[in-house]
Amino acid sequence: MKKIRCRFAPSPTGRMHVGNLRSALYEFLIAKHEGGDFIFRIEDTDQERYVEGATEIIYNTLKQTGLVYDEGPDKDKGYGPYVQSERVKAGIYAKYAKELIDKGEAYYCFCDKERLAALKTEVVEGKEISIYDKHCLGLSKEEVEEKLKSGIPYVIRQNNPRTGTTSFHDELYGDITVDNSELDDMILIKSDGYPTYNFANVVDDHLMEITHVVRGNEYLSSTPKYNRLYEAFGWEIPVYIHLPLITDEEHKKLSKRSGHSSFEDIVEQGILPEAIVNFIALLGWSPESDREIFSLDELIKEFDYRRINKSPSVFDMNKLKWMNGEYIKAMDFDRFYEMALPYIKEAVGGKPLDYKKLAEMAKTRIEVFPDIIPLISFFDVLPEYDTSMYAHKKMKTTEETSLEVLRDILPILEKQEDYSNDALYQTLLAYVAEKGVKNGYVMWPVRTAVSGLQMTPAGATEIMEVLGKEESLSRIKKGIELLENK
RNA sequence: GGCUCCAUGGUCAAGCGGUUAAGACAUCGCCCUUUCACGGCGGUAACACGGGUUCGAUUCCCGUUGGAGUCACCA
Repeated sequence: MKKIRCRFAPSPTGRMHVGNLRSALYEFLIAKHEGGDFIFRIEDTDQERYVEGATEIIYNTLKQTGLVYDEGPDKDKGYGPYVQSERVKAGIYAKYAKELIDKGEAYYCFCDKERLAALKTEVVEGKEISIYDKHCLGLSKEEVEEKLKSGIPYVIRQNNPRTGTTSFHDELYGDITVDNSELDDMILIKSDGYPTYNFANVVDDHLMEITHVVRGNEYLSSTPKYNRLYEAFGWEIPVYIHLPLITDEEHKKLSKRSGHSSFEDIVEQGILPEAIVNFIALLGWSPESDREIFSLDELIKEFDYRRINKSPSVFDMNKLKWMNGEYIKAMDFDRFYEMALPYIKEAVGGKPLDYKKLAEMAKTRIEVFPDIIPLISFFDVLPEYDTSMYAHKKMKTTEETSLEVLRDILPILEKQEDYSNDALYQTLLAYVAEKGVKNGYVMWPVRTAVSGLQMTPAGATEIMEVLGKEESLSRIKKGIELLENK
């Protein structure tokens, strides 16, 4: 059997869209699952949309996600160049376009914008719809020669039949047939001499011997036109695998305004690359088991493209965050500490506290790194709080009992020298035993006083340990004061 | 609007003629707990509708409805 070759062919227009990243991931997995090759090609044929630095973003994203390519612009295995603008310079597309013209499968078109605009017949949802009328196909050889000679701008169009049907087979969607009347004479070569995606993609996929064309569902309706290109050249048609769309909460194609449409957006929200990979692998695909956490290597082992779903899936940030939390919990502490440190420092305003302890507290309680900030910033500044917080039904505390406890405990804590968690805990427990009450009856008011919060990432004594004696006592005194003056 | 695709809980998603219709996120309750979180246990919640085919349809076929994609000198 022939070795599988899949390509990822993004165009450098900005950040890496998650739909795109998922295509890359699936292409990678399909190839690697069968021991095939993953090829990286850059489709920069639109000079208008080219964004400076976008190529670097793509390289970076592939690197961060671990999608290592076997061939690419910097790894030529004999199929290069792997950048389409360089292939334009090499005259590759012009040559093949000429071949189609000679075969009568394509033709020069000299129609200008005005004539094309006049063709637009219908306006649906703000979109103008037109189908080219093959006007220039009627030009005689001499007329074409003359126009070319006089330098009139032209494009090269595919010559599609208007009758009959065209079919293609997709591994997931099965056989799809469309009327040829639906097939527009799409432009192959633009007036600037660059090929369109429609043409360059087919030519390069063939030249690079791509066996499986994996791409988003949005290409489903134009695939018949691509197939006609393969047929016109007499080239072998690749295996098609069209992927279901990823949508936003509104079930629309994921767009910038969702706030999490690109890999970079999501990383900025404090999500780990490996969690993103894991999550999008499961968007539209499921393994045989009901396992959900997978490393990239494990995905390679498990990935059977026949298990890809056909229906679109909503990108659920909620679940991604949960998954990220799982990755954080499973993470090696040192790595977590390193990644969390900037957030910890920001949270406590750079105050010299025990950052390691704070990191420990945060590790099992956050889903994304920025969660750290609201979680521990009370260590820096005691929040304003209402004394009603001292009353807790389950702890059987009221504002009165809390005041009493805090007054009792203050002198004891003032005498205490050892402010380690264990020592403090023992001290408070002794008081609990002496009073014959439940732990919470004492812990609750103390924790409230030193944190000013309903919930904290640590217990009363752990908080005091981090705060230190002076700050702890000051906060307890403040609590007593608030309760006395209410 | 034409064409194409899709249709299991709020979301991801298993199922591929006979099941008490898995599992996960979210949500709710209980337990654990020095509050919260983690963890454990449990609950609520789904086969869009109508026709066929079949002894039997979530599963196969047709239609309806709904949703999406596409209709560029963008990819």
